[in-house]
Amino acid sequence: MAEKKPTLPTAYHPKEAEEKWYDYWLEGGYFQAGKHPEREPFTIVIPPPNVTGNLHIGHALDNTIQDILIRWKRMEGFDALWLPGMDHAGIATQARVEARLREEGTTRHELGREKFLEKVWEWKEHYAQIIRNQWRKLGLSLDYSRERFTMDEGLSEAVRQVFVRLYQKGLIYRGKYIINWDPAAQTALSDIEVIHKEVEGKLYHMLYPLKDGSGHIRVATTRPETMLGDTAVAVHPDDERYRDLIGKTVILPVVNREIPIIADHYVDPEFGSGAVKITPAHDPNDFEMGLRHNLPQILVMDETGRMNTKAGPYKGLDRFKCRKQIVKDLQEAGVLIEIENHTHSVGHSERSGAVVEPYLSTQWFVRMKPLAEQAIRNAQSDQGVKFVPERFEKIYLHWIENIRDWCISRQLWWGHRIPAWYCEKCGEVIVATENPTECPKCGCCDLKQDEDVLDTWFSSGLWPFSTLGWPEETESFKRYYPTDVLVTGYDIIYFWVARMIFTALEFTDTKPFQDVLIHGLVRDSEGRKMSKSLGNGVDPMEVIDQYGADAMRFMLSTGSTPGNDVRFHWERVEAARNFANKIWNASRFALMHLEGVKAQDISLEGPLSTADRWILHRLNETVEHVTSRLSRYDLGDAGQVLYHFIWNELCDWYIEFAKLPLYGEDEAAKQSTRSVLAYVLDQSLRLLHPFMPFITEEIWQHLPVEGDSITIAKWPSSRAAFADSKAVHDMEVLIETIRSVRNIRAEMDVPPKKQIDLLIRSDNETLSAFQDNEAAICRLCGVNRLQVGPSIDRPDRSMTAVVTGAEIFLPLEGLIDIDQTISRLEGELKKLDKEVERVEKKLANQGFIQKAPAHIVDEERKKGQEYRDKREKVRNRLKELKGE
RNA sequence: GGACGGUUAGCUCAGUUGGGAGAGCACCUGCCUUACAAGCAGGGGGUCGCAGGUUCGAGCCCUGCACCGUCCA
Repeated sequence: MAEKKPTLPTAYHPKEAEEKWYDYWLEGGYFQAGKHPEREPFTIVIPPPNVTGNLHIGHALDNTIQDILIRWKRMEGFDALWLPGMDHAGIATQARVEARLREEGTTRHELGREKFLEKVWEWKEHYAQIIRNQWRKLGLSLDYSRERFTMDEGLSEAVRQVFVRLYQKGLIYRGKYIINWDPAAQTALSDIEVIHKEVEGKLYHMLYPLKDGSGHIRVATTRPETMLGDTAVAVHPDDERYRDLIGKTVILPVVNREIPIIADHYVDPEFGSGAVKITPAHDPNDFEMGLRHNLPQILVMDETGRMNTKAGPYKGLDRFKCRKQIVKDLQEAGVLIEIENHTHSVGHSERSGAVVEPYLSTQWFVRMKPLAEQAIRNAQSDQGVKFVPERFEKIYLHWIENIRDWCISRQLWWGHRIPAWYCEKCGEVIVATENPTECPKCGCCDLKQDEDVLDTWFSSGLWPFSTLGWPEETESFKRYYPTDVLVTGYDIIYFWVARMIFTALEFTDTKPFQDVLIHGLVRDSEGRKMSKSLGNGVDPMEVIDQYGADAMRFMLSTGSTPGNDVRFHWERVEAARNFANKIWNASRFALMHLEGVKAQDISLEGPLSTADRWILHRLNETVEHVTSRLSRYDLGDAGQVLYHFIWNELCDWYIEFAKLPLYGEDEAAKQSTRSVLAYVLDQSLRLLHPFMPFITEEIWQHLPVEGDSITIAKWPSSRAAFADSKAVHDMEVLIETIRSVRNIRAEMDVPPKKQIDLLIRSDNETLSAFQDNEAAICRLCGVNRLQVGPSIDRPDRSMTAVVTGAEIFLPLEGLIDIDQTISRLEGELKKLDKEVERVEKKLANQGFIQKAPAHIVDEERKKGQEYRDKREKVRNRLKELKGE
């Protein structure tokens, strides 16, 4: 039990509170799942951040959303598990470590595989610690006892199992195909790791001479250097222009190789000259055509993107330098006859940014069709994963419906080694979960494991179940799987979400999560994507340092709607910080008046004031509203409703009303006000806790409440006894009245401290609201003499205003400005005329009366009556004023 | 080329079965009022991108168009 102090210091210091309470939570073990086996589990697995470096503001958004959900569910009484972990991030991490090595004047090849991996593991440990510390700063309620890493022993075992089972099922194969090659990272990539960008390039038109000397055939290409690997020229079989040339031979310029002219339906006669050069080793379409026509595949580049020996005189040149050189040479030879500007799409590596080279290479692939079909069937059934917002399901489905085989081997060292071995003697391929010692075919013991590792996403695709112990049928797996909700950005739906779904369906026979909550990106204040090159990134740690974690969390979570991007504005963080401070000061006020009050002293039974009953009613509605919005993942709306309730209702009105009894002499009233204040504050803090965990704990620990921590306090529920429509009506009238008086005072330049008289003539219905709250009205309007009654006479020379159910008079001797009063009332009259006209027009419409729902019509009638009443009073006042 | 998202107050954005246009920030005026100047009180500000349609009634539903953005090919 934390020590409970009666009062708070005058200013809120986020840093101290954050450190203190995070330690307290960890010591109390509040984030550890499994302590209450009788409770229903609720599970989220964190999208594992890469161990490449620090968390960015996008992680802060993603993690805050999850923390809000998990803290809410924990308070609702679930056995809440939020499982932390990190991703080894093959290419990215290896690239970072290699860059470090370069600075140190060495390379991974000099170090050797084993030594290099030791370095990477050191790197990983270093950054894992940084990331854990950042999670702590964000206030995340993660169960650290279950932290996982994609290259843990258990997760690696899962990877092997999946690989082997897919292989045995014929869903993994090895073969020589055109893949996307990243010459900078020197590895193969999958299709989605290639970013297509529109680039202004050139289209080069060349003439290939016919061997028989009868002329030329014209071809065009954007990559002239690939001509060195051409093994044919293709035309459409029905193309009249070239019919006679099919079967003839052309001489490939520069290299002087003879290649055939072939016919293939794939060629588009409309594009360019209608004849295309075919390079089977450097273009996916040419590759397919090459297979159909048995063409040789000539690879003219090496892994670094430089021309190889097959490129003859260009050997050793970088591909782009070679392009320049070959263009020059071809021009001189008169072969290159035209260079046209041409905008086309060029693939770039998602990681290194290098231009991706379509490249013939032997790689491992996952056969996607059967897996995709399973996923599509699941999506079409009522067992499908629910996407929030829904539209992302279409995006996911479209991708999975058009999916191609997945290249999973990477020419890296950092990652899961492919569990395949090759027999040096007979060439047999052995795929196994356990390292084999001899070849099952020939018995030879000289086996060599595949050098390559798997795509990082191959292991992250197993994350929801591998982290819970799969393939073992562990207790955790049985209890917490499938998980409840996955929270992630729309940018990794294909990379990650889709892959988790189809692997889960294949290996666990169920979807990996019930719901997927998709959020957008955090952009800079101008809407640009944050990037290192622009230098417009915002470091979440800096935000926390300046404004506190609660402020940042509140800003991020309430600033967006599901699926949409959020712009980062420092002013909005500041506004959130101000909100925290508002709560802080309201709580200071409350605690000043709660000295000596204990939890058991709190009773809501006593006679309650209008304001008491009103705030309890509003609390009820707020509880319902916040809870229902959270359950729909509408965190932004939930947060804003809370903001409004706490600031504009609890602070602006309730506390102001409460000051009267709290500073007064009536002990009974004082006691009940204290109880209501303590209760409403306690409940409000609970509702706010998922959004602002630190400040709510700090304050809550000072309140007269039972319990060790707000993190495990019970989530509020609405109480039927608090429903009180009379209190709502009365309070609305009081607020309207007080505002009217303040408004007149401001308009008449009555000094704030000057006490004035006020008379209220009220209908019987509303009379009690005024009578019961005379002291409050006086206090909040600066009134020293107040008269309330059904038949109050209007004093001469007084300002007047009309409110719902009442007329108010302010005798302001010496201050009266008749003209100003008249113009104000005339403005009011104009507004009311418009309203009455609008309502009457609506009610005169037979269509509306007949077709609109009865309660809507009734409401309109009621409104119309109110407007007419009010208008009548305004008219009378004006008549009197003008008659004077 | 296909699909999706956006267009609402000066700025950033809410607006959920279609039923009297909202918030925060910014702006103007007055206040150190015994929780809070990171505050309090009062105030101004919008033909909801354009054009049609459905409906008693459209910011919301339908069609077309314009501009901005994203994804896919």
